[in-house]
Amino acid sequence: MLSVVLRQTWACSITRTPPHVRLRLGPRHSSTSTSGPNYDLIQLLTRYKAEAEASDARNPYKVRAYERAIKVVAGMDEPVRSGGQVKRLGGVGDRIAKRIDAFIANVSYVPTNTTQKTQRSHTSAVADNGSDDGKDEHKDKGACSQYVIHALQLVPGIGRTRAETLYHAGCTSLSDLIKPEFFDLLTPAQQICARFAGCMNSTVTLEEAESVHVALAFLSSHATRPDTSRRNQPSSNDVTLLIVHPFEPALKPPKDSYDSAQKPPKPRPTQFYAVGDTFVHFSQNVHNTALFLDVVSPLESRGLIVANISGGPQRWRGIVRIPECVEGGEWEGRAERLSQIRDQRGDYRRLGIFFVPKQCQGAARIVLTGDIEFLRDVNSRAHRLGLRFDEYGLWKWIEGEGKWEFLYGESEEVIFGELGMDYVHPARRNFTFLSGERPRGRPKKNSVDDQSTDSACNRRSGVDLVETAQPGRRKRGRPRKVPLQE
DNA sequence: ACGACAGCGCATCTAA
DNA sequence: TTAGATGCGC
DNA sequence: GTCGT
Repeated sequence: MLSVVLRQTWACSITRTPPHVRLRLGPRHSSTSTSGPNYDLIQLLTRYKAEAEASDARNPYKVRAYERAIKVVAGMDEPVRSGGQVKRLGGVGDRIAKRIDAFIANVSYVPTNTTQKTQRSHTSAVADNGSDDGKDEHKDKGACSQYVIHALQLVPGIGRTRAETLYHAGCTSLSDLIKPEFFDLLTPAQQICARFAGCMNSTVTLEEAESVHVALAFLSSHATRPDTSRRNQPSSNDVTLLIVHPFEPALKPPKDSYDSAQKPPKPRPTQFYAVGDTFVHFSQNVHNTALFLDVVSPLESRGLIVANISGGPQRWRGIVRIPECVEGGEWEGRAERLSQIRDQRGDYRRLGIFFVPKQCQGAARIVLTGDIEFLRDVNSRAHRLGLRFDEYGLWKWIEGEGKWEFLYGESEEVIFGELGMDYVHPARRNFTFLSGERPRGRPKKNSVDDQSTDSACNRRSGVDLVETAQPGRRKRGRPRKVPLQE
């Protein structure tokens, strides 16, 4: 079974775009962040968030706190009247509530906590066009560095660390990346992405993902069956494929020990993985995985995959060229694709392929389609039930033997059910889906109503999602290597 | 007041 | 060589 | 920054 998963990445975060090129985030079903009743406040919080990100002693949780606050505010359908009002919704605490009050009172906020901060000049914090005057003067350099560092991180595989390294080495733009002095600072995987950065820096559309999906449908002839299910995430940087394979490898239990005991020190054991049904150390045979032989390699020879970024037994990453239609509505043929690739023409995207065993497909879908807030919630529910949830499924801690026992991972519905949740439609598993309804902040102390709201919606959407329910027959045994005919 | 805030795959480095 | 540790990205 | 202990 093969499905295309469009994953939400943080590319949608407002602050990743410098103000002067800020784009709308695309259609929303009700007014919120970009035009809603609290637009200005959200802008302000967004600035605070950017500030927190830029801070040298960066605290990621602080950034997250602002994200939460933004989310909560964006979810409100009337103008915020006080910080306390927001605070009551959960996820927002004293500090941000005070900032909101200051915003409403139209005065500059003075952090209670002694330290730092160039005070905002006395111009109103509202400044609806968002220029923060005085600050910019001496923060100019910082702002610029942040801009560059953000931009560099748009290249998949380049994270904050490498972006900063590059910046400090003097790299000031994406196009600089291919200059030898900077190119050499990249890992091989990053170099590949950098090479394609020019033709893959826009977001993936559903159509593109669909093209890839269609083009890959031939795989159904052996290893997989096509599955048109697709998560309709609004935007993403990657195309992600999930392929359900017929093997039944021994699953690796969660590595950390006992559950609720709150101090599970967790050294990471070395990496072993299953080839067929035997475990080998990761450093051998990386190209002998079924994933590589049966999926990646064929796709390469057919002019779809054009480069490898990383590869293992359960995940592969690389670059795919989006297949195109020629006139007449036909897909371009293999020869055409190969020649396009030779000339570096066409659109390229990073592609991730996840190769998951059948009994884990539901869990894998949840992990691949949920945004981190959603997954955090799922995880904490599992934890409260004395369970563990990961990409394989649900695990139960066996006290006597001191290990995790695999419970179940095949169907999303059942997993949600076990966790006491109603089915959550994939489209609702990400935080861009936050307008309209109620705020979806971190589950509050006892957010009973949160749940009920969810159930109401999900009952509706759950119905048409039979897709995961039809197992269908699949081929048995190890798929043959590259038997494809076009 | 203080610690947690997720956890893991793959690449690469280090040491035996 | 390779088991184990660490870095990095997600 | 926020939350729970």
